[in-house]
Amino acid sequence: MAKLKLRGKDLIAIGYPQGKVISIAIDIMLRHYKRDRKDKVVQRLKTVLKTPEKYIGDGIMGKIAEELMQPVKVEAQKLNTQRAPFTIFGENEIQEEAKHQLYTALKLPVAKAGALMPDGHSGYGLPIGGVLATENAVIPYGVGVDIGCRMCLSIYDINVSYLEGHKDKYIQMLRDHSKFGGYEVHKNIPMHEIFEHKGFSEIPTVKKLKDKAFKQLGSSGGGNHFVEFGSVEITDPDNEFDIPPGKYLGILSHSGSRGLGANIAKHYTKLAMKQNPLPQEAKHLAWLDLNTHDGQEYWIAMNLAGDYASACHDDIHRRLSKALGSRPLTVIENHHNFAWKEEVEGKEMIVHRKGATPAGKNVLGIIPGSMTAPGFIVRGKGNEASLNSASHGAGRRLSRRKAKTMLTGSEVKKMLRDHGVTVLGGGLDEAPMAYKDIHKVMANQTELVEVIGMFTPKIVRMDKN
DNA sequence: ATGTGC
Repeated sequence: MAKLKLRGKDLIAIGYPQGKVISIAIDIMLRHYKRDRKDKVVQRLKTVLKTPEKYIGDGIMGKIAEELMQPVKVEAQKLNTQRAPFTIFGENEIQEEAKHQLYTALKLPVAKAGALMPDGHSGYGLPIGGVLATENAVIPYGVGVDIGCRMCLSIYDINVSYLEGHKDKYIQMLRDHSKFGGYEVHKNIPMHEIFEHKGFSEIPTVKKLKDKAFKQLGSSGGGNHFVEFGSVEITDPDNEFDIPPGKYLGILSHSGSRGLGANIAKHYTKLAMKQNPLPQEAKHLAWLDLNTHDGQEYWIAMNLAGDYASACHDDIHRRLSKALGSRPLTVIENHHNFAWKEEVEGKEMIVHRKGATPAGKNVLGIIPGSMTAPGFIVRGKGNEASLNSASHGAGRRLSRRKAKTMLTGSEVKKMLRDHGVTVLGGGLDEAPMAYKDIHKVMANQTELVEVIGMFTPKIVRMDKN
């Protein structure tokens, strides 16, 4: 009988990865099966390749299996030495660390342009307030962990004095219709078109999260998420809502895609870091090529998480509207942790905004201040240097840890009392003093947005510390 | 941000 002739190209032909596993496999097969028919040997190798985990510990095939299960070593990509063009707004108010995080991102081979908003501060990967345009690549941590996190404001034709006069009633409404960090807001599985989204049926990773998404619909998260009643003042007589200037009752909410988005972010950033390793300082900025299967999948999953975040706000506002017995005059909503396909300098790019509000020409948005400072309803000016963006809030002045050690409960209580604000839940890390002066931040972005109105919080509900 | 930990 003829001796087995097994070559590297035979293994590559059935899908073996280039590398030392090929010589190891040939060596083992020749040693143990040199009198067998080639097609039978190849079939054995195929089976091991398909399910190597079943052959771990096998006397003959174990070593091949082990080698197949070793992570493939991919050479780390180099960063460019030159930074892509960028603009920083309100530079004097931004800590160096956040700027350096942007500089690192601007050296990615896929980076084409960037910007940093005046509320910028350091984050994980791209800084908070960071905007980055890339070509045909999406960076999961350029979007952030809380995919699709957003603001939503409903404006009601209800006199704000009514809120002052019936405070307990409004407090109870927030207690009944907002849920923080929680599960099962609804007794039965909620009906919402979001659950028809193809991502839930087509992407295995997302499919596994559907039950969690059901249970968390209409809930808010922790940290800086909130649902609040407040006073809206419309100042622009030419506003697009046809609302006469004046004061109105408003409900403002801030939250994102809960466990669904967090798990999507975690899964795809892990994939990106494995497939596209980067030098240490940039490793969290690993991207997925949009022409790959995983890149396409992330794009669908990210959009689903964004729609889910929107559905959560919709659910909260709908229940509160019902409790109020009123319909909103208008609803304004914008997300600030996302990636969009947008035209930059005449070319389609992937624009990541991580804690930055879209501010294209005439695009509406909400920029909150703090519990004791107003937030602003804004209209974008379409500033190109900002990549059509603006800040997403006042930005942190104190890190969570610093706020907890430097601030005291009594001074925070006093400040809230002085401003006539009631807060349910929350901790020192969300105290007004932990945030920058929103007026200064707004002054640093007059080229980016114009103000249509303001929102002043009156009753705020947050997660229990 | 996260039923919160490589």
